[in-house]
Amino acid sequence: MEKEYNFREAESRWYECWEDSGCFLRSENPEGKSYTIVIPPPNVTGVLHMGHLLNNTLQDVLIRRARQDGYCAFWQAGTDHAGISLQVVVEKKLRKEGVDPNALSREEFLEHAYRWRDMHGNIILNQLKHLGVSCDFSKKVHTLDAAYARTVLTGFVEFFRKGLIYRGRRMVNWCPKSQTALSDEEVLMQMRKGKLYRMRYEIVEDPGSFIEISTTRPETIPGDVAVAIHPDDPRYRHIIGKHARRPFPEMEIPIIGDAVVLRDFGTGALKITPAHDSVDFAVAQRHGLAIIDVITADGHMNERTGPELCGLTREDAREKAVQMLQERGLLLAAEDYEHSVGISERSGVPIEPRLSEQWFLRYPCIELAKEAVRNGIIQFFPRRWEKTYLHWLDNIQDWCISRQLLWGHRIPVWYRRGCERLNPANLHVSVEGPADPENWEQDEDVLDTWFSSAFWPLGTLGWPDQDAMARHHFDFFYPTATLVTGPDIIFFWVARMIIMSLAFLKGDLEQTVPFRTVYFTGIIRDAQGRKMSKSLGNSPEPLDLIDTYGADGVRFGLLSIAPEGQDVLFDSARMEQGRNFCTKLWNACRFRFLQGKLEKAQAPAPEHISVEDEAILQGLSDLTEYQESAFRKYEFHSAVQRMEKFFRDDYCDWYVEVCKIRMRLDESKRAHILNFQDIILRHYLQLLHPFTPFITQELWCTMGYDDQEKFIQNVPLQRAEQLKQIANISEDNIAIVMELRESVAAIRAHKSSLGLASQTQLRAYYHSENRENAIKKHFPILCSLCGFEELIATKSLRGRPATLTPWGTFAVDVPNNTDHGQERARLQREIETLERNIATSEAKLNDENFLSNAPEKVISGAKILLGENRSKLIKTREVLESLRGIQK
RNA sequence: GGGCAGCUAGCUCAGCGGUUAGAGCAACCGGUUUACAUCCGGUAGGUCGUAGGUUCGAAUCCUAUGCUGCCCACCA
Repeated sequence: MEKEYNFREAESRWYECWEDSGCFLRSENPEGKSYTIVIPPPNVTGVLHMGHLLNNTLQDVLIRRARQDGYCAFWQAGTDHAGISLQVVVEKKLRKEGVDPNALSREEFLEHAYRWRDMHGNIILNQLKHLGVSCDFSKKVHTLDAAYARTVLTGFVEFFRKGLIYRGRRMVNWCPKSQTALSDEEVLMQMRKGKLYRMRYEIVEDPGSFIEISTTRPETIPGDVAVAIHPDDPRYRHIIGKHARRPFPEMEIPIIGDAVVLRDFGTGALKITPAHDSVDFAVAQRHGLAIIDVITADGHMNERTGPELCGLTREDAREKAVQMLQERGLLLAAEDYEHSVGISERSGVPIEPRLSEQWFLRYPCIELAKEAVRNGIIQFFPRRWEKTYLHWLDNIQDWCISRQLLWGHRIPVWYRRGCERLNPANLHVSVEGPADPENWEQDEDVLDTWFSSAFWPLGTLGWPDQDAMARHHFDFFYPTATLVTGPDIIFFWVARMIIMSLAFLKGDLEQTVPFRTVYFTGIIRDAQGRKMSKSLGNSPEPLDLIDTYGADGVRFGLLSIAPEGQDVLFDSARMEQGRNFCTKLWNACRFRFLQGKLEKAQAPAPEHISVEDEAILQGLSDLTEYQESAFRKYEFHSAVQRMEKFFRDDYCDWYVEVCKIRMRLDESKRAHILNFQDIILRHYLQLLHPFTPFITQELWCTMGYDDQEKFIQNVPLQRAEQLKQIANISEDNIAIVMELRESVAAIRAHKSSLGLASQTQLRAYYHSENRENAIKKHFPILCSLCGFEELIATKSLRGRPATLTPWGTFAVDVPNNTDHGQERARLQREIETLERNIATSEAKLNDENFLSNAPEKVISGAKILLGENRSKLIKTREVLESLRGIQK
């Protein structure tokens, strides 16, 4: 066994071996129970970032543990075609090469896009492999695969046939940069600084009198078709029905009354621009007003705006319009104003509400989708996201699913060539397309990428093709067990997957939901709590981290700082801690390894089991039980911390140290002692395996625990109850070990406060009232761990610096010139604390109210404590008193 | 405007009605008995955001309130 663990070498070696041996392939034992996870398909345009690291570590932890627990585990791999982002990437690349993407035909552009995808599409999955992810890559699905595309198109066609998908000319969120419609979810509301302009329009019927209007968008004046005021507003009521003079292009527009107008905002009068504002659009519909579109698809003013504005960008037009108002004496004020503006999530520019012809989905199964979560058929961790989810469903609007892009699933709708598209008789909707394609032309648009991802758990398992579903064992692997994702896509993805699945599968909710549990991770932030972003440059390179700390170290570190659903403040010190822990594990195993070869693992005979063995077994069993509950509650962060604490404090620093002494004392017990160490280590490696798969696999083999099964992930994990069967654990013995540990700790602290290292060899004295036997029995261990070259029982410890332990008072023989100042101060503090606590207890026990109201258990607990503290106080005073006789 | 989190040791967090509020990191003191200095032993450090209330008892429950972050929302 090497002195140092070479994680780089071991990790690449084992990953290759796992893949070659088919370790990650789903198993299909029809007798078994399934445990399925679908990977949130990373964008083919994406590069590995910290979020992927956390997300995929968690999934890997779950799936590996599921294998250990005997499930037929299946982790579906795949990638997303990434709609708009891929198109942007390819367009950029083409421009760089001097090709104008707009000059290309659809087919030419798609050819470039497919080529780009084929070259770069698997990069991110390959990067993930460095983390140790155990997905079944042989079943990899890409959202544009032919089979998956059939899933998506079938969904569309079915919805269309049910009348849930319809085409309509409606107000949509238009992104002038990427020139496509967006769903409401793709629009981010951001506070932007701007100006609120107050201006006045002359009232046509009353020349010389004006109505004052507030607006943030004077450039849309040419699109105004009315001025609206609240019908009950006494200031304006009388002018309803009259007309205002729109300044440019000059036109008389009606003054109307509508209750949407807020009387106390601005001037209480609202200009109505139906083509560029959804509220205004609704007003126009109600009042039968014309709609004047004044902004082009790419965000410029069109010819209807008049010669001064036509051709300007929205931003330039605003300035120009303000100037024009000023020139006409119509601008009254321009106040600084901060208001929220819709921003395109992808391109970062303000979206333009725009009237256009789009495809919409009227969401089905909304009530069912709510019920599934409300009734716990789908469980959210942390639970609080339920509210967010339900609130969204309560306020859900139809989904604009068409995108004016080339890259994606083309909408499976054909129009009869040369005929009126609006006439339903001229429509063909099907997955295969019309039988006489020469007479038809297909809709130009593609589907929103999220529309296709919504089918992920269905499509990856072959739905709706019966043969494919049989091949993929749909009935066995569906529903999936756990979805691990971020709460930022709860609407984009999680809710929509639920809706699609419920809409298309028949049966009980338990069978039709896409997953039984959703675990929402937090967002990884930098040490200052800022989001990680390219522009800030605060995001570490994941592959560098893996190279520095090892995949195991990174995984362990990430898990230890990722509490359930809370944001994670990234700190590379944690990765370092993870790596150090792996080193510690290596060294501890190496120590065992150097003691001699593993004998065939055997059940230990009762007479060979020491109290320390019992105690460590109890600790391991407790740890196992804790892990079981941590996995149920998705509390990996404390699970990992407990794993480390047990190993360092209980196993290495206590148990192994005791074992060393025991082996030194009695060479004949050596084999039994080592055998027990193997029992502990073997189980511990298994318990740790989901978190740090590489090093545990490596040690599994190195230590020779692979005699039955080479791959640790396939070895059934014993439960806490089974572990306890190994030895007859007595509570008394556990208590003795506890006392021994506490005594050693107290003596070491005592020595330390005398300025002595814990291993400095000294003569020591003790006085014990009722633990003589225990001390005698553990004499060598006690002496060795405390650094006593001699330990002498005595009646009086007077004149020697002493300390209290559960086993009695211990005094060390120190040189005459030892400084006891520190020790005296320590004892003094101890006495003060005890006095304070005794006073508190006494007050409590003298309180009638406490005695009559508190439960018996609490009262007796308080009495016991008081008694203990009183006797401790007496002894501590004695110890301090004994020091008074000493000079220094 | 509505909602959801968080506020506990210098930092990151645990504890969510019952003894004297814990851990890791950082700090400080001390340590090479051959598994490990990527380590070991020890020490110090907190009126639990603020103010009220309920209770024998509150970090924990209730009511206000202050910051911090996030989500939703058609005030132009």
